[in-house]
Amino acid sequence: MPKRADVPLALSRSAGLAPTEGGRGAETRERLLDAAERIFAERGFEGASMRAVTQAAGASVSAANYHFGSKAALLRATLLRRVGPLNERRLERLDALEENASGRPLELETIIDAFLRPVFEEHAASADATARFRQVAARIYSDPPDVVAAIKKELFGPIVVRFVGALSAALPEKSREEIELGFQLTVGVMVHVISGHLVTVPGPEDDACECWTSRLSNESVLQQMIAYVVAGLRAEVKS
Amino acid sequence: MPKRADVPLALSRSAGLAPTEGGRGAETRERLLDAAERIFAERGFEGASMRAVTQAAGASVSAANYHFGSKAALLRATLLRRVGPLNERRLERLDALEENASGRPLELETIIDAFLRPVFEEHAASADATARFRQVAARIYSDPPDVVAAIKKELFGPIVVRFVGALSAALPEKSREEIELGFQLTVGVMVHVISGHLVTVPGPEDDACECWTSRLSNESVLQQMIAYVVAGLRAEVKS
DNA sequence: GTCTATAGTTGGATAGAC
DNA sequence: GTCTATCCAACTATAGAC
Repeated sequence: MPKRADVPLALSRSAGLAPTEGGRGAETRERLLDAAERIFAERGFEGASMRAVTQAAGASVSAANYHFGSKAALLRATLLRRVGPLNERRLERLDALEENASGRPLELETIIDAFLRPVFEEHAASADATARFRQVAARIYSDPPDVVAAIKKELFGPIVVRFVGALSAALPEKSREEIELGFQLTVGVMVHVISGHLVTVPGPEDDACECWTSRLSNESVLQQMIAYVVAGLRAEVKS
Repeated sequence: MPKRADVPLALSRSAGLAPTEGGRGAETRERLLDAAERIFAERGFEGASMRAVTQAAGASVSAANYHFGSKAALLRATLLRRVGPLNERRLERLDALEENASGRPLELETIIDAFLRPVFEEHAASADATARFRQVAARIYSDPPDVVAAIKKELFGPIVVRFVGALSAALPEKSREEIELGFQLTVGVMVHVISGHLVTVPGPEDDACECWTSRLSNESVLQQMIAYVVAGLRAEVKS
């Protein structure tokens, strides 16, 4: 009789990977991950129920627990599927930049581009799916619970180290503390945009237009974000 | 037998105000709001339970439902208690600025200061209490559920209109779309900072130092935020 | 691998005594 | 106004058939 709060990150298998790699079960597993992505995005971790997820996936609760072992592990797998490749691309870009520069400090714009662009590029597979993933990711940034804190640290820790280091080198006149705070603010910008839950800007005359994101191309939003963030990082605090 | 999802914002009384204004019940009501602030901050809306809240307040679930009528209404009251004064201060400052300027466009720094400073000033009452309120507020920014969306719109709609207008006047060369996106990014910066759930920046040699917020004074964080945001809003997107 | 069935908790909300 | 007691729906997780 294990209580709920006692098993924060129990995984069904050793490393949270699929028990079946290529079998027929892999298909159900994938459907479960897709559904989980959607439900977690819509309702958050606590708000989502295994029943809702499995029902949306056309599977049973037991199937989900067979594949993942627990609700927390399902969230972890859901994030891992996307964050892994995403962070790889970020690091690839940063590595390539540093190789090209051969010792010289990098252009700030290019560092930020390497950090932000992969998030907006994911479109390759399915626009909807990646929008949902972004919402889940955004949520875990602001979800404090223990479960989520551990996952967050695991997934984003290494990225943070690398990029803070690169920013430090590109802005040598700034103190470590200024760099770190600046990076935090930059993450804030990114999280809020990908969350998709933007502040409603009521029109001057009439109704609220919630989703202006749809009116702007990804590329133009990204360009403005980069300009905003780069200027912000460069800004001097007035004496 | 009302179902849970059917009563998104049912309030016990007409406008969510206390049924007792000065009686002995007001004290319990206040204790409940304090406890709710803490529990909602720690676990989010879905993660918090009425039982946890009322237990922390030393009251019964029935008492909470007597005073507020539902969990959603309790959240609303919790936010309203702080957001009301907060937004009043924001508008007072903006009004004062506009009066002083008598027609001339405002300095961008002063607009942003009027928007951000009240959030960091709340300290007056209790540092802990206001830190917790900030977390609750930050959460509702990224909590999509219906309940929260309605509250968000109600509380922050008017503020958004006023400040976007002021920014437009201060940055006449920018299009409305640029202003709105810039404002969204600014909100992202604010939300992420007040959420307190910042990205962990592991030290170069050793362990993670989660809460650098405690190492920096509020005023210095605020100053750097203002510099960052102002520079970001001014930034030109490179052709 | 996937299901049905169920165990064992916990959830929000209400009834009615005081 | 506040409590105890209670209702019943929903939850996570597991057992065991297939």
